[in-house]
Amino acid sequence: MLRLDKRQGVSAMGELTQRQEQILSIVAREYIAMAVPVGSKTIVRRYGLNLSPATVRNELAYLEREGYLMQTHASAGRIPTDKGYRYFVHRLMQETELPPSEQRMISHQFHQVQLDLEQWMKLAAAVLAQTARSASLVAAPRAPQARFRHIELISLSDVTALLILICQDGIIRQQVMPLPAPTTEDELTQAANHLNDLLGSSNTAEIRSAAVASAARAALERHVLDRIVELLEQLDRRTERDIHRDGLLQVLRQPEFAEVEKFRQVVEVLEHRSLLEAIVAEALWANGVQVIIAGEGRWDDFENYSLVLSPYGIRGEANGVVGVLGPVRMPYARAISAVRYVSRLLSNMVERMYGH
Amino acid sequence: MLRLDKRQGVSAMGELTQRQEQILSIVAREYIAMAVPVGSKTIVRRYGLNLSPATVRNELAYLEREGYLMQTHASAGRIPTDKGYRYFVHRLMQETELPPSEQRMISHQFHQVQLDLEQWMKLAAAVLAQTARSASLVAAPRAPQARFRHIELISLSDVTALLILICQDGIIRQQVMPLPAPTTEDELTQAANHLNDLLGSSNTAEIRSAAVASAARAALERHVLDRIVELLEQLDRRTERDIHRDGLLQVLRQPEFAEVEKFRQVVEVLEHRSLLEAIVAEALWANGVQVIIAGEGRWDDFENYSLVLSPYGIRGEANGVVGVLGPVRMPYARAISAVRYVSRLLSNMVERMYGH
DNA sequence: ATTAGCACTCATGAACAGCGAGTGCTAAAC
DNA sequence: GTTTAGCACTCGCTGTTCATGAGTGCTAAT
Repeated sequence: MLRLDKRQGVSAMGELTQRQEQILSIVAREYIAMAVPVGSKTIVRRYGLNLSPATVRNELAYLEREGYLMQTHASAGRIPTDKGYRYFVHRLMQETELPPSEQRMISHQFHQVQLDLEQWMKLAAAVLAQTARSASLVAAPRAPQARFRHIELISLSDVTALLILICQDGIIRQQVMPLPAPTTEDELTQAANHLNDLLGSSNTAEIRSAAVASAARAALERHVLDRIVELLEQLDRRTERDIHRDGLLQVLRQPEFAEVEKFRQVVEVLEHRSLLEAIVAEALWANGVQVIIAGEGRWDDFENYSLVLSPYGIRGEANGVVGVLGPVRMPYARAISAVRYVSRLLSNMVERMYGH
Repeated sequence: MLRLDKRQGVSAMGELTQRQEQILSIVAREYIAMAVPVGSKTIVRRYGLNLSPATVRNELAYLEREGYLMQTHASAGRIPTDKGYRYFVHRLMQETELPPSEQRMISHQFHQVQLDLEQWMKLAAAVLAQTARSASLVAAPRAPQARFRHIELISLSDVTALLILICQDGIIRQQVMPLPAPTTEDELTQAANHLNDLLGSSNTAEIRSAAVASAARAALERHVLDRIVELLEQLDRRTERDIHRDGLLQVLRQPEFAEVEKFRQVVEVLEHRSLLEAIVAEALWANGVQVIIAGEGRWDDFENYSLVLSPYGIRGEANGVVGVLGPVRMPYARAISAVRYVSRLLSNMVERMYGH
């Protein structure tokens, strides 16, 4: 459908008049808040426009022809289309920071918790769910390639030990390891010390290089080394990362999920690890907060949902993603500011942990 | 209501005749499988009883008077009451082991995964959800009191270090720690070694005892020691344990959750940490598999659900709980055998990890 | 003690009517 | 040319009625 005329108040090619923008904005905000299609009367009454409902109706009809609004049925009010939401979010909505009081509250909660990555992630998920009133997800920070930092060998019996591998990015793996021969605690400690000195902060390839391998003296050390390589490779291979989720109940409260079928879909999406991982992988490379409305045409599975995502951490060294997922009718302003704030907090945390 | 007469076939005081037991058992099994109230005709047709529907109706009426069955409405078939389920589960249902083929499959999955606690728990939750077709929960094994096993100090900068505390029961805590003064990596290693020697496998009280504290030589060591005590106390204080959940979708598939409201309740229960912790705390002391049907009158929040729980691990040293949660109309036979089998697997794992 | 027969109950689903919110269009007013 | 009052129209929602059928309890016969 073509634009029919050049009318006054149009700010640029292919756009809407100021009044149309105002009305679109009202419809979006009202519908986001109330979840009920909004009609011409509501618009003039509740927002004190100096216009008659009839005029508003004409504008609504225009916005509908242009694809910004739609009706659920012929005699209902209007609701935004995906295109309408996008116009609203990207051009009409003024981005705000979280109110200072809320910022203080959140920051306070984070400072009360010990500097433990797991706990921060859980807290971040909880805070986001609460603040944005949506489901939240927090993907753990991870280096693109695993790097050795430290191992620890603890004797369990004379033929088994607990191997603890700590990677540069803070990932810890613990594993019970059978030993090739009876071994004392001292021997274990010695082997661990030697390997720690030897391996510095190498990645898989470096460790595997013949030079390093040959320097491992005893059978025990070679055995442990094999195990380390195995673990690191496993870490490199896996595309998944730990993703913490929260706020399922928040989503369930939204009226769009009044039918079980709809709700089952959300649970399915949130439990579908590889799907989340794919979207996280993409969000990792964004600059700042990214809003994906109704899947943006590329993510079929998110057709009925919107995502607000932001990377955090140190790019290339240890970065992760935080975000929220909700229905397309989502409180974007709130969600965006919450996600931005929390991602900043987590970045600080990661920097303090690996920084300099 | 009183028992009216002594009839033939009663096996003991206050019980049902064999035929009544048979009918109760049929109703329970049929309703569990089909989720539809079962009537007299179905009973004789589908189970080939040598009786007329009218006779069965008399027995059904008797079972209803005695509180084992109920009707959803006057012209519907019967469904078991909570009392009926309890009688069925405890006295009529023969307990079976999981079929060997399924056992092999599960065991195989567990052996494919590295001996990592986290991963075993996740897998256990997934397997239970799958096998019992319910929601599952797996509470991490934990010692009743935290015991020091090992610390590790890794230099991050000259004034911050990463403190890694490993407890006797395998819990690992990592934490960024500011240092009182600039410190070299060697000094950190030395302090860690000394503390490791010093602390053996003491609990909080022992570490705190003046004798030990005074033996900490440098300011650095005292500083670290304070931090360790703090962490251990935190571990002792907390009543919660990590609880892995899975199988939300399985539950959602059950017809009892066709209304969102019902479903919202399940999510609420499953997200209500302290509630789960309370029930886990109790299940910890049970012997073998425990079945809680409709909350057993003591757990109001589980009025509409049944739980099948079993402790695992080594009592008093490191024990946890596995189980499933589903509607009262739950495939108990399947659930019980699955929970029993998985708890045995996890016990093996824990024993191998801390055993001897 | 069992069963055939029958009247009775009640959930379910379809068909239908009335209502009300909201629209589009036309013609008049600014 | 833009705005607005007026009005006919649409359609989802709610409540009512009615027929259907599964399943029961009771009584009288076996």
